[in-house]
Amino acid sequence: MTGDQDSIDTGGPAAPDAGVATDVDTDAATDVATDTRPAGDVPAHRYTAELANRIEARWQDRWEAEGTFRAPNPAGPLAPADPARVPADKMYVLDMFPYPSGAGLHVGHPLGYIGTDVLGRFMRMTGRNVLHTVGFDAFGLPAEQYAIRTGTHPRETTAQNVERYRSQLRRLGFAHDSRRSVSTTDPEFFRWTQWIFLQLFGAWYDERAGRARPVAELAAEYAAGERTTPDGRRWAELSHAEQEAVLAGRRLAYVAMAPVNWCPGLGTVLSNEEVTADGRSEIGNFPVFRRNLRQWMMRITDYADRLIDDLDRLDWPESVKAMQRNWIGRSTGAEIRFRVLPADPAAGRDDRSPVPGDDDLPTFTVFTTRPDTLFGATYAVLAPEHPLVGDLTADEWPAGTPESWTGGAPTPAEAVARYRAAAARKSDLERQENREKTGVFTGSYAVNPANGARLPVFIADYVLTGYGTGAIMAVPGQDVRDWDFAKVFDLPVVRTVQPAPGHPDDEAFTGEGPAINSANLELDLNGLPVAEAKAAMIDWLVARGAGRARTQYKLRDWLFSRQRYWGEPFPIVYDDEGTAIALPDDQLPLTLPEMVDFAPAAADPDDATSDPQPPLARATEWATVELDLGDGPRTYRRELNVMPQWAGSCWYEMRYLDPTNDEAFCDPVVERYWMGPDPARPGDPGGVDLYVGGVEHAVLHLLYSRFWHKVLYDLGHVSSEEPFRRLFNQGYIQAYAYTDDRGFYVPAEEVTEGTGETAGRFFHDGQEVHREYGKMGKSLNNVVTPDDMCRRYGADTFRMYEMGMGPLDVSRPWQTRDVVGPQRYLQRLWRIVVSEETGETVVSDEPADEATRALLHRTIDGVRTDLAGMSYNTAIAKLIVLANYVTKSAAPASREVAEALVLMTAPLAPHIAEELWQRLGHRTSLGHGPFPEADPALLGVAEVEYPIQVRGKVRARVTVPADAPVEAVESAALAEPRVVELLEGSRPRKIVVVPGRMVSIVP
RNA sequence: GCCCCCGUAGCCCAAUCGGCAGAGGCAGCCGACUUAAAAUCGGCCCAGUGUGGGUUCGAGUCCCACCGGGGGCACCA
Repeated sequence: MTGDQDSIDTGGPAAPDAGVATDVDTDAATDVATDTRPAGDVPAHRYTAELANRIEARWQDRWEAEGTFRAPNPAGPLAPADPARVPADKMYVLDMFPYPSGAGLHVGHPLGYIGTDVLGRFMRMTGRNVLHTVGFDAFGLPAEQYAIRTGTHPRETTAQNVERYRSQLRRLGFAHDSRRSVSTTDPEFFRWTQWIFLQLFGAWYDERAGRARPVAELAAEYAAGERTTPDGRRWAELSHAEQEAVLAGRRLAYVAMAPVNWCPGLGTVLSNEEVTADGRSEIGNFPVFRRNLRQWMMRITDYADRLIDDLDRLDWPESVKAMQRNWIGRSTGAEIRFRVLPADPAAGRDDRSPVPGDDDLPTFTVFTTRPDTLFGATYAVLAPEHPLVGDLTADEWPAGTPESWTGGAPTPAEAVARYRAAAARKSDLERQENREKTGVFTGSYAVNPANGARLPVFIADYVLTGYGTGAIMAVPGQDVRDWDFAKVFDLPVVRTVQPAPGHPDDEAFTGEGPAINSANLELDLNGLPVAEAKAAMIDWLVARGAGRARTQYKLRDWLFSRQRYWGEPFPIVYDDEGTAIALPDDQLPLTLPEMVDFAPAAADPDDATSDPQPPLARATEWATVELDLGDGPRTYRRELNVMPQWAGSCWYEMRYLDPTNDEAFCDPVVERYWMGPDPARPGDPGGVDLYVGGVEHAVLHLLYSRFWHKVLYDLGHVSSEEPFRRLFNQGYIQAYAYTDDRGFYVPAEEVTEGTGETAGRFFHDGQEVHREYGKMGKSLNNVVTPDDMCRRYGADTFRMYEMGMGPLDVSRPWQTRDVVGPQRYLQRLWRIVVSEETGETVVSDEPADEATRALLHRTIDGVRTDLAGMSYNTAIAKLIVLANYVTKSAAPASREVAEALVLMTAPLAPHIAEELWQRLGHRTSLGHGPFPEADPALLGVAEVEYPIQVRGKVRARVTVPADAPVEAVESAALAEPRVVELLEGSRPRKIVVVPGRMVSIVP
């Protein structure tokens, strides 16, 4: 900034407090001054975009220089000299970790950031210690894809993208504590990601204690004989490798051969959560194939119950809770063992009642959520891939086997082989699309343990190998799928729940009702409602040794390794026996090797048979390492996979708390202060006070980070049981796009709407174009960036616009032409304080008149409530009302009103507010308040006008003193001439008086 | 198919415990300022709440059914 010859005079005669104002003058004049006068005859001191930009840059610099928004910690390097002075009343607001993509930000991205900033600023102004910052989730696929595309090292592109994001975000004036900004790619950060991984690797879930414990304690329990080993041998009899294998079977982070999602197009495996319902990768939309591969897994399934149950303690949108419950998919029921009859029908044992435990015959176990319907089981089905299918396949078709059960094959073995081959060829998508019931009979029969009935055993692909036991008892009477199958194969139906009256005869009944047809010599369920029948059946099965209660989950363990380069290396090495060993703490962080070619081995996206090849395998120097892990120096192989993108975001919120700590990921004292449970709220799990982000992470990031947090809690590293106490999903900003006659997208910003005759039609370059609505993006040629908005209107106007468009959680269309609305408000606010002609401060020191003051205090009261409740759009409306009211009176605004307006606007439009606050004579930033307080005495009104309803319609009005008793209101209403007329002398049957609201009369 | 959310003025949105449907913004129209235009300022216009029932003295709000839009899940036994 140079020269002040054309400066705006900020002080002068109108300044009320010359002493302070003079001091402020120099500063403001120097910084705000410019030699670029607005064009034309716009008043010299109008609040234009140019002026806004100067003010904004100046205050951003000043906030940074003065560390205005540094939030003190109660301990450690970020604590003040006297930690006792840290306010007890704190608030931690958090935005979902941005992913610095190469495309930069568009106006949709900052919506949530502005929302948290406004709340944080408001809370800070009312005296709270507010922690708000932003860092970068910089590892992961998109960054790596981008780096590969541009041919530069991901470290470089990531650094560039982060810088771009930082500068874009800085222009928006967030009250962030910049000292706390971290990137997941910083070695100082991922050192702790690796450390936490080792915590999971070094822990197991003790189901007796209901929490994670160190693996060393598990080994000790095995050694002491307190726990039996899987094969029953004594611990000491196991070799070292065998012991390690047993421990690996319990570790929360473990390597296992598992069916995984292999995505050749990305060259890596993916977690279930990263695969879409139609079997493609969420990133890149490549085909995904099921493959059995050796991979790192996280035993998140051990936490399924707690992850579901603790949802009840969280202040989260119900939709997100529902999605998590659904994803975890807990269902309770029973496992029931079915005995298989001998294949030779001549053995004639099918009339024998089943006696558990006395057979050499195969058995299989089914999972059912409806054990109460066991008497209605008329056949059984195994998944085609079920391991027992071979044993169950009979040598020949039993006599009388219907033709339709055989699949046209001469023997069961051939029918089964054909069916299995066909099922294997089907993709998940094909299975999904075709719901026609198919299957073949195995030639074997099983026995219904409840009534001894002979049940044909089928294989069918409507039974999934991955869920439950991969086998079901089929109860067509109570299950729609079983009903459909039974109809195709002409199987019997036995209803065991009395259908509701009017229920069609040709449909399964899945509702509630009393049990029927459900009794044997020992057990009679008839008449019992479903829940009681279930319990009684389970008791009976347990007593007979034929089953037990069981809870089943859809949730699978979390596939944690990726065959990519740009991620955290695993702090793991392998010895000669192939045992995974944790790298000692002093070896952390383990950094990535420098590589020229970091791309994954290229694979044909459709080639299901290709194999993942981690890029790190090519770093041969790095891949082996000599270490002394206690047995002298030896050579070890490094793990060549890297962690998935989610690793860093599983815990970053805690690094913000204590970003410079090199002894722990976070000081427990600091964690307890910012995130600890609130003793005043029973059942409060602790966590971030407000977490704002898009709903797209409902079952990815939000589930994973809850899991990690709970492990850290179990191991005693944190005091909070949940990472995010309150979650808020902001809506999306969408945008119109316009196509011309050729179907090409024309630049949306250049499209104009017709007027008059052509109203409602849209034109570009004189040609009519067609409007569409969708996401904002390059392909639709409708991107608007925050940088554009800042340049054209200023950040404050942009912030006001985004917050004023509607509630934060509602998606809405972007309309650049609407941005002038908030700009006019800020110009009006500016004019209330500053003369556009002279630049002088023009407020008067006269007290406000009674009516103005009453409106002011009602506004303060409403704005406080609205801001605290994140109802920014209504807060803005109230501010506009007050500003318009003040503007309309010819006299200069009273200081008490002007200052309150400035302060109340500050959370929304902080730069202009700081500027005006300074021009009003205040030396210090308003970042820490004050915030206006409403005088309760001024909130009341003297008189109330009551509408009077007769027969539900407003017929008259009556004005009475606000404190008039109900009886007085009533008699005043009845005295109204119009009411008297309508009542025609008859006495009303009923009179309802709602104090302060209205009167309703029923004649 | 199942579950969740949402339908208020030309557009974005307000409306407390069920209590007078309208706070605010945009657009439009009129006027002021201007040689003119833009910007700015002042004023005006606009719906009976997706549809049909029900409960109630009274329904945008509660209940039922349907229509439309968005999202999630989808042979999970």
